[in-house]
Amino acid sequence: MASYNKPDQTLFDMNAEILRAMAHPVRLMIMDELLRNPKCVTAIHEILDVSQPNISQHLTILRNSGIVASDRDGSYRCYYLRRPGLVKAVMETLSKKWPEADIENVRGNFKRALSIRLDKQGVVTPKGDS
Amino acid sequence: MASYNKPDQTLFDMNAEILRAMAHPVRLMIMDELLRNPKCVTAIHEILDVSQPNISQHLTILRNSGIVASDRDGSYRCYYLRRPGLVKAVMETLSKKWPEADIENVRGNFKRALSIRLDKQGVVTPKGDS
DNA sequence: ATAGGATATTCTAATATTCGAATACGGAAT
DNA sequence: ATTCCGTATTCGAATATTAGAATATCCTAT
Repeated sequence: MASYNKPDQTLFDMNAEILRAMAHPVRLMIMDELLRNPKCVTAIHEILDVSQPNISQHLTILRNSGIVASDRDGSYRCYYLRRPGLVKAVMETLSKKWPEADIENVRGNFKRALSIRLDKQGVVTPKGDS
Repeated sequence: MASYNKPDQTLFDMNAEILRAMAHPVRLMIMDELLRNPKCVTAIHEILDVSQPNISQHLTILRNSGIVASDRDGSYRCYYLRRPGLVKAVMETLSKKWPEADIENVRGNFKRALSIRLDKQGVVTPKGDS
């Protein structure tokens, strides 16, 4: 039961939790479908080639992490994205072609990175102390 | 050994793989640090409160999924983000405050979702066929 | 070659994820 | 009440992830 706004969690923990909930091909497919419009379980089950119980399990994971919510519609239960903007942004970000880092530029930063590391433990006291 | 451009993988599989690699608080912290500048393992180890072997393991995961790469710098090995833009975008997307879906609007789409589902299996033939 | 620091690997135990199978639940209509 | 349909839960086995401990490797300087 991981809700998505535990107040005492670090930002990294919370974000990791959301990412983990998203990090499955079937769940990505479900989110992709829900991005178009809300759907009941059977509709999702028919569109994707995944068993109904399995769909239900994945929906539970998405629900527990706050990504989807559901509402009754007669005898159906319709699922929808709670924050469609977030899901859309993540999926578009992933699909976008991102340029590789400029190796030369990166290499130029190595010394700085290294000095930062050395700064942290001081430059002196190579072995014996005092 | 999952490289990040297997040609016969679906987009969902590939994206899920990247998300899974990112979906850990320590790895998010590592990426956050590398976003500032490249760093060697020891620097990361000192900044985060995580054992060196564990840092190394997480770096291996990030490397295998194509998120980071490394280069020697003397006896150090400096890690850097291969596509900093991707990492930055994902992290900013996660941290942003996204509005909740408008429930009323969503509810209005339920019928459409349902009719789409019904369209798929036809309206006739309730039980016996032909 | 030896030593020492930086990084990687291996092993292991604990824990978590995944999925199929079977089943249970819940509402609507007969 | 029973049946049917849509959905959820439970169980179990296979597999994967995680982190610590111990150890190995690699580079550099002596």
